[in-house]
Amino acid sequence: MGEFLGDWKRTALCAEFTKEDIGREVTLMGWADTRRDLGGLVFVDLRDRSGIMQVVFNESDFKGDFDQVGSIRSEYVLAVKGKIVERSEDTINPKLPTGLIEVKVTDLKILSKAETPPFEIEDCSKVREELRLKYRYLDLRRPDMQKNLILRNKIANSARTYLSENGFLDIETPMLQKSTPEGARDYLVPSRIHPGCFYALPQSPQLFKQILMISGYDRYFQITKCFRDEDLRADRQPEFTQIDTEMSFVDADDVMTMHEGLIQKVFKDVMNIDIQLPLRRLPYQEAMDRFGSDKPDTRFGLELKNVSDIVAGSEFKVFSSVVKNGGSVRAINAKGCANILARREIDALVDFVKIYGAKGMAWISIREDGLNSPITKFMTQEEIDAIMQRLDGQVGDILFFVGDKNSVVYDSLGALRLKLAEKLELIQENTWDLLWVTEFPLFEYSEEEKRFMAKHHPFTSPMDEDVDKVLTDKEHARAKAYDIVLNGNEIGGGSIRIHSTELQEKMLEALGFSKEEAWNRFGFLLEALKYGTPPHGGLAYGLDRLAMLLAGVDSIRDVIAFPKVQNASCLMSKAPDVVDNKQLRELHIKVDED
RNA sequence: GGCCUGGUAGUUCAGUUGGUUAGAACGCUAGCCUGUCACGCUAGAGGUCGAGAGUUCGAGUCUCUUCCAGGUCGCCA
Repeated sequence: MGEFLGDWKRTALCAEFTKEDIGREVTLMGWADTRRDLGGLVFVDLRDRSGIMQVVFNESDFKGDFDQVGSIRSEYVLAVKGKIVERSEDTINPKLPTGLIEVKVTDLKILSKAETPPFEIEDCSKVREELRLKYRYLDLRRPDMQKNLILRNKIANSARTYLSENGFLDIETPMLQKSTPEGARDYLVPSRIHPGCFYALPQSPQLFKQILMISGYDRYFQITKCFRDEDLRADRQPEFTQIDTEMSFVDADDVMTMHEGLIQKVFKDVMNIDIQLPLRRLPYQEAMDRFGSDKPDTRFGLELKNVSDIVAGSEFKVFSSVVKNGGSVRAINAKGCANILARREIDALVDFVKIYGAKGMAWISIREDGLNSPITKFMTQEEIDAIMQRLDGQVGDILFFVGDKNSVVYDSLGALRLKLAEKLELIQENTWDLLWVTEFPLFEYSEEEKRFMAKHHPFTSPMDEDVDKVLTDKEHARAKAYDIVLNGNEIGGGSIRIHSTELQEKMLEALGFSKEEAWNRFGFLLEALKYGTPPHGGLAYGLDRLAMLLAGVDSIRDVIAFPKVQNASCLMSKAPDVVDNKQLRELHIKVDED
């Protein structure tokens, strides 16, 4: 059993001491990191979240039983009393911020012993994630994880300060909500009191924050958990945190301007980086046409070019037929790649775009001795010349073409563009490419549902000039929706909301809800809208993604203390798990064993 | 649900064409060591090769099934 603290009080965190403290009698507490046992002289690196302090046990100075010092092992929790001393010149450790000093220990308490940990507690661990997550409490002791969570806290604090200073009120909204049919799958919570009824955990505080606007709270924010029961990714967890905001009496520009200030402050506070404002604004259609993505990484070129008009009448039927059927043929010029990419690698890229639904990918390699291509034999010289001109084809380039319906062309070439940039190392590290993507489509056609769905959500306002298209021209109706993009990642998104019952009803009608269904599902909002609703809109950031990017890590799991693994379970606590039959009976639930 | 990658000592990995007793580094244990900081030296322990089945005289290695983890497509208003 470990010793008790008694009247010992910690003076400060391990790495908070400096040369100024030389000569002070101090008490330190922390975990035994590495120890170097020279017999009558034992060095221990004492670690806590501030860093490391070397403490020295010298048999001649130590007051207690020196065998106790010899028994110290990794991750024992120690309390030491001693004096801060200056290290002699030849024993300074330049690698440690505290390397100029050390603690000459006179008294020791072993507050807690520890099993040998299943992996070493060290920076830049290469231990497989499965094990790290099972022993998350040990993984979280590692300096890089502590750094990540501290950085995350800084972001949240910075945002909270900014929003408070700008008059936003932090107001909580319910975790137990009504399930909504649109959007992601809900996590459901059974009601004990209402047999057969379920709450849903919020996918976002959307409706409640809109109602707060109706109630006159004008500016609202909340840093809160949201839940979506969908498959996981490196940047997607079933529960994640949003910095959620909403403002009244604003249009899209006002919201974006407010948030440019926020993002500028966060970058300054957290990274000490100055962001130049205003940020670029790229209409959705332009983003898709140039980059094949609604979250473009614009740190490099490789832009898409539309060659549909050139190949519309081509003998190459693959191309001419997609154009005839309303699709397009677009291309990327991989500058200077003719000699870099072997045929085998080109074939691999052709396979790569098939992941995104492309049935194939044509290419033209421009060499000194002419064109090498599987398709030029089907094309006229005029067509080839026009393509060369459109794509600025020079000797040494390879042109990649995808012809299909637009969504496939954008997805596959957008992905190819990123793949090429990675392969060619075109992306400069430590650059921060921030921009807005605006004028999103209001609707998106769902092949699965055979109907138009809301691209953002059903409460998003159409652009003023597109209000008439809500029922008549869904494909071309644009929304007052905007995403903020950082280095090719969507870090936030928002919109101006519909603030009239009539337009909201029209919108729900456009989405295929009967009036009855609409009122059944969203009646409380439709009703509330009638009682004096200010124009309002907002934006929500994905705090996890933002933290991931600023921390420079590849997965949001590295900025979340207790994340879930790919099958949505927690390896440490073993959630989810079966429950007692008694609990199920109380909830009126029978489990189908199949 | 589909595709791809991985699973060998506590950890990270190597393991050739299927062939003797499955190796290394770090960690761990014991001993020695008063200026280490990747301490050093000496000795030692430690393996259901993810699991199951199959092929074979013989399987870590080949085949099938399955479990786990990761990436990704679908999905994620």
